[in-house]
Amino acid sequence: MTLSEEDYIKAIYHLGKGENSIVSTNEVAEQMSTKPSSVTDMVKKLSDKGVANYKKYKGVCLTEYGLKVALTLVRKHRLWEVFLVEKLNFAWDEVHEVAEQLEHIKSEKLTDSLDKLLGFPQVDPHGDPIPSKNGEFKKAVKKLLNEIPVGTSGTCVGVRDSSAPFLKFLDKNKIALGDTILVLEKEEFDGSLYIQVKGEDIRISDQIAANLYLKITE
Amino acid sequence: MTLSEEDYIKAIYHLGKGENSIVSTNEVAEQMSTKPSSVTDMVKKLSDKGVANYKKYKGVCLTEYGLKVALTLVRKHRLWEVFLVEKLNFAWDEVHEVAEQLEHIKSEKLTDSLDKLLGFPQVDPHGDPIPSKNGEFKKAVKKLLNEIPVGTSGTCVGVRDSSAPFLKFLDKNKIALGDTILVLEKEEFDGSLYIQVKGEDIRISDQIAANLYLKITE
DNA sequence: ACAAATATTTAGATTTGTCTAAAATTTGAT
DNA sequence: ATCAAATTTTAGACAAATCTAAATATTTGT
Ligand SMILES: [Mn+2]
Ligand SMILES: [Mn+2]
Ligand SMILES: [Mn+2]
Ligand SMILES: [Mn+2]
Repeated sequence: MTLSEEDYIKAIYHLGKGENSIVSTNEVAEQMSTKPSSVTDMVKKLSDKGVANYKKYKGVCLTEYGLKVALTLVRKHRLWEVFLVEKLNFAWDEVHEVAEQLEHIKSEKLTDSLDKLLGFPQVDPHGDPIPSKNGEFKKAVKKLLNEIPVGTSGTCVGVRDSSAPFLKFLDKNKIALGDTILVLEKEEFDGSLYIQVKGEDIRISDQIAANLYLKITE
Repeated sequence: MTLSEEDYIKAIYHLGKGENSIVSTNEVAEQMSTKPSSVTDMVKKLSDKGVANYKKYKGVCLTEYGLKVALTLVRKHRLWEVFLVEKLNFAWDEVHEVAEQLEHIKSEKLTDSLDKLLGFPQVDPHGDPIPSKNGEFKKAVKKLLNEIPVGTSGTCVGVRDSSAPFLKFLDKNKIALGDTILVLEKEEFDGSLYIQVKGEDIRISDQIAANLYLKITE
């Protein structure tokens, strides 16, 4: 599998939301910042290789084998992210670009040794679950902060957007994975929230709340 | 710089024996297992990019900038080799292929953090020196075992051939970097040596002796 | 149901890196 | 100094991955 093929496989996987549903040419093109025509060419090739199922004009999804490849890539990506944060003291907004390269390194022994060195972590620095060697992982039970009723509290377990600007915003506002957040008040007009984090009461916009996952603590 | 360009730069560097001497098209082709015509195409491109100096029919060498690029690649390659051995318990004959991939990862912060994590090592698992961030490194004063006079002893500091078969042979015969070796006797007929390592007297062929570097102790 | 808008594919071109076969140059043995 | 052998370059082809522009198919709104 070439680096480029691998990136397409990952894109199809992620757009399929872990359900391996059918995704459109345009969605893939958007996700990968390429043109739809390039996607058509590539998914034909992936189909020929037995990695994807592609029907002209109908869309594409991964085969069972393709799904295994995707999970291996996701596993490697997230393990490297943990490595960068835990062992090399990278900030959580600095790891994605490098992991995007490291995920393509071909060595099963390397991946598994890394897993062991890191103590078999279950989640990456953004709260996303890490597939095990045989491709299993538990889908986290988590809800977006903006969908949580007023008065409820939960533990911050992940982010939907893991772009540097968003992660930096969280750092600046002292919101980190593992923190407990209580929803104090919701503004009807713009959907903004008044929340309590580490004793402090702060206001956050709907866009922020729509990108932060909580696990409800009953 | 693409992955392919980087591998050519490294090849030219290594064939230049650290002296940055002029190397021929055929030498590069041999080293990289490609065809001379492919090398011609590539060195033209490297020349256009200001990385190499190429004169038709005369050969190629690196520019000052090209040399810097080469040293960065060598630095990354050897740091990753140390990482694999020290942190992931790879054997010294298993690291080359993986380091060949890892050396192309682009992140200065990654390289320097890795260097720090490893405690700024001076040599890789094969005894080869690791260039510092600014491209400096001491050329080891070392001699091949088959060029050392009878009666002399030295410390094993490196290997010339770092292929798996040779490294495995050394493991099997309990010869490791750091060991003291005393040359007891040299056979005129085939150049084989009788040596003392860790109290044991063993016989090794000329081919073996021609690939093991010692630093003379005294 | 059908036209307009949108999505998707095809056709043809480009870049990168490689190859084979043929031509040109250099080397080195007499 | 000559010329055959070895080396190196050129010419032309190909596969991978991408793009633009044009053609085709699907979806949507009335
Ligand atoms: Mn990637
Ligand atoms: Mn992540
Ligand atoms: Mn390499
Ligand atoms: Mn090495």
